[in-house]
Amino acid sequence: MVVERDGLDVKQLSRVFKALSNPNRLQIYLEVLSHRQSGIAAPEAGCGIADLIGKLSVGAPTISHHVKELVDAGLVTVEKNGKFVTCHLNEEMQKHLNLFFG
Amino acid sequence: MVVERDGLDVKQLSRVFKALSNPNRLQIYLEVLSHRQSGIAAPEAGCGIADLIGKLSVGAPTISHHVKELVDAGLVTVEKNGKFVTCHLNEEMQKHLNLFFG
DNA sequence: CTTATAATTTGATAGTTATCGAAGTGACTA
DNA sequence: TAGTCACTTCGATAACTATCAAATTATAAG
Repeated sequence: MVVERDGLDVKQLSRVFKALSNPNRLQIYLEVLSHRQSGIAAPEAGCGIADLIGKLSVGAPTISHHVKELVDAGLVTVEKNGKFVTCHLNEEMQKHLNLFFG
Repeated sequence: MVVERDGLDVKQLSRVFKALSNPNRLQIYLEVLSHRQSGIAAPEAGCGIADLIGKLSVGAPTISHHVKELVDAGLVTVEKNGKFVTCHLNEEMQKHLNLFFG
């Protein structure tokens, strides 16, 4: 029975997919993905929480909750700058997923 | 705002990920994936329900339920042969996912 | 026709999740 | 220091999900 693939076990992998299974959360992930920049992760390269609150039609607490889930799943990371929080893609996880599909 | 990617809209895509978000269901998908065969879909190329029941530690009704979810999400197809049911990968969806990641 | 086998459907239940409003925290600003 | 801003945590709730046992369907075999 298959229990591991491309450096991720089934449990971890299902957690990643669960994180992407909610439309609003997937949307957040896609926004973060679209802010991705090659090279080093410059502060302005990320996706701000305020942007997300503006773009999705759910309240701030829900956005906060969803971002946490994406972080817990290993898909994104957050960077705090004073009052502000910026989301970045976790490139390591991205590599795993590229291997899994493709 | 991103609402579509690689031929799948966010709603469809989230349905795919939801289907893969349960460890047992992901396991089923991986089994079907491992039975994939290049060329035409020969009957013996698929993954039988009985195999799945043997490999996972959940009952037949649950397997049946999970397979249905995978079919509804467009990830696999089923082929009936008398009493038996065989699962195949939906290559069309696979192509979409290859584009999405990768 | 009767029995056995493969899989599905039904009905129930315990557990999980998405979302909200309200309250809380930490950081900048007047 | 008082107030505001950006975000998070808490507590509640309605909706959904995974799983099971029992009943059902459909096919095959004797």
